[in-house]
Amino acid sequence: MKTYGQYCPIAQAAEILNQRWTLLILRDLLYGARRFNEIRKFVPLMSPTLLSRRLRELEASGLINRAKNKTTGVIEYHPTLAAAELAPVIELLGAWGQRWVRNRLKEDELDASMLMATIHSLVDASRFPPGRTVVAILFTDDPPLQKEAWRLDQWWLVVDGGEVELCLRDPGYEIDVFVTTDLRTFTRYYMGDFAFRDAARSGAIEVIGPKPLVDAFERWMPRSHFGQVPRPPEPLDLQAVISRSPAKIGEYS
Amino acid sequence: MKTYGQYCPIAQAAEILNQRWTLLILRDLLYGARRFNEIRKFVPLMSPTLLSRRLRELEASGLINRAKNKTTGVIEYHPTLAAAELAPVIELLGAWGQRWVRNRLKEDELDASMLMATIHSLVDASRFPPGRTVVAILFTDDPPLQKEAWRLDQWWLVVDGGEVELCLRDPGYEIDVFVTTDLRTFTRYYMGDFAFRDAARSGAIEVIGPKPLVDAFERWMPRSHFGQVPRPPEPLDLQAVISRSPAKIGEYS
DNA sequence: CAGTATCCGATGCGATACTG
DNA sequence: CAGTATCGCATCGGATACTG
Repeated sequence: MKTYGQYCPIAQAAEILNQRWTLLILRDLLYGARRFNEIRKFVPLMSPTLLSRRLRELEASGLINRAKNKTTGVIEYHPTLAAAELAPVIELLGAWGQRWVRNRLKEDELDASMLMATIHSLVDASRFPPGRTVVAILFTDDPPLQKEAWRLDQWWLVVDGGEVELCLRDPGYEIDVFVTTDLRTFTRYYMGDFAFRDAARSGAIEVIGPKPLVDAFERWMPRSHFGQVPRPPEPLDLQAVISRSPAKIGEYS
Repeated sequence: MKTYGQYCPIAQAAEILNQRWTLLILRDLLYGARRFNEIRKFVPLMSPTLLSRRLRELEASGLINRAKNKTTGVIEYHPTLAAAELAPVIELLGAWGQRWVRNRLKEDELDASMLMATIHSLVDASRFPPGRTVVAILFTDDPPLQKEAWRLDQWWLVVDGGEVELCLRDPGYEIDVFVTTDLRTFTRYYMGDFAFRDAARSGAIEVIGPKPLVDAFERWMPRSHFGQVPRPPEPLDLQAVISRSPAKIGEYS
């Protein structure tokens, strides 16, 4: 890795953060990921070798601490205060990307697995009624979504006792809510590019189930928090973005 | 350039900005650079081929516009509104680098030419008395600073009629202010790591000349504006950093 | 589960020279 | 001044397989 040979702190920061995948690893740590394979879930296209190397580099740069959990004996990576202070930068960067980067949602880049994994990680069990709730999601794309032998057009979200599970095979429970849509629509819903009300009215999304759950769809079916970022030419409220930063300074070592 | 294959706007933004040199080019544009060779001065280690390519990429991404100046006929690169909105992000990134990146000022990375070029670009002629002012800077490093046949231990700043010139050879004018120091000290002064008062008291910097100019040294001898960023553990005032962003939205196309 | 070892191919990027 | 053309190497990182 060559340096920029500059004193400028912007250049110095960039030398660390411009490394491929590094910013995404930090994002995941700041969103709460702690373990190796936990991080991997959010950077599935990254090889484990490289993730391992990046983690060591980040440790050397003072951005994370590697430690064995005293109780579980498991190895965990903890962001340091230096990393925590990157949270507003990363958040602002994401808001900028949401506003200005236009190459999103090219058809051939839609990816049901990635989308569902993201949604799974964001589901808030406390927004569901007590007991078990099963949500079935059916993608109507034609040709049907699949990857090799796997069909990717049927998914089940099982919310039970504060736990959330994502399944590709029918878990066998009675289904409470049926969601029928296509991948593009659902991705746009997630990204904040398509309001649920509009999508439902046009028939692009169909949700069937108990009225309270259907009515509250947007409350429990997660969306990217960047969906709230106004698109140009509306002005961006910097303070609002920053104060939404996920990392709470104080939990860090 | 491979993508990250993610919807996350952070990843999308990173795909553009993580490109080597790209962030520094944007920094220079947001600081006011407009012409090819003007930008080059701030990224001297970058090959012109690569700069050319990056500029085209930035144009394709909608971050800059390339246009021929109607009056001068010269080609200029103008940041767009999208680029202008990156200013707070870049500024925050720089503040973070100033606070947390510790590999600065390694002896073998000190570079008189880079430092003097930066200072030259930051000198504000309006802070000098009317007429011509000549500042001589003498580096006392041992062995003497030099690069190949060039000696880099004597510099002249000539401020005259709103223009500022930097010379490596005696311009022949009468010298108003003599600054004697060593490269490490002067770099630390520039970076905000060494207050002028302390440096002068310890003898690390000696300034000789008319009392008004000597007393006002810190007012006319530029320093990195990141020098004001508090070091940890003092808390960082995000709003102060952001509101200091160089780019004024509105000048952009 | 949490990584390492090894290999190898693409390509990013630097160096140099050249041009309207 | 404002770039382009060409070359070639280093290295980054992806793929695959393996391990305590």
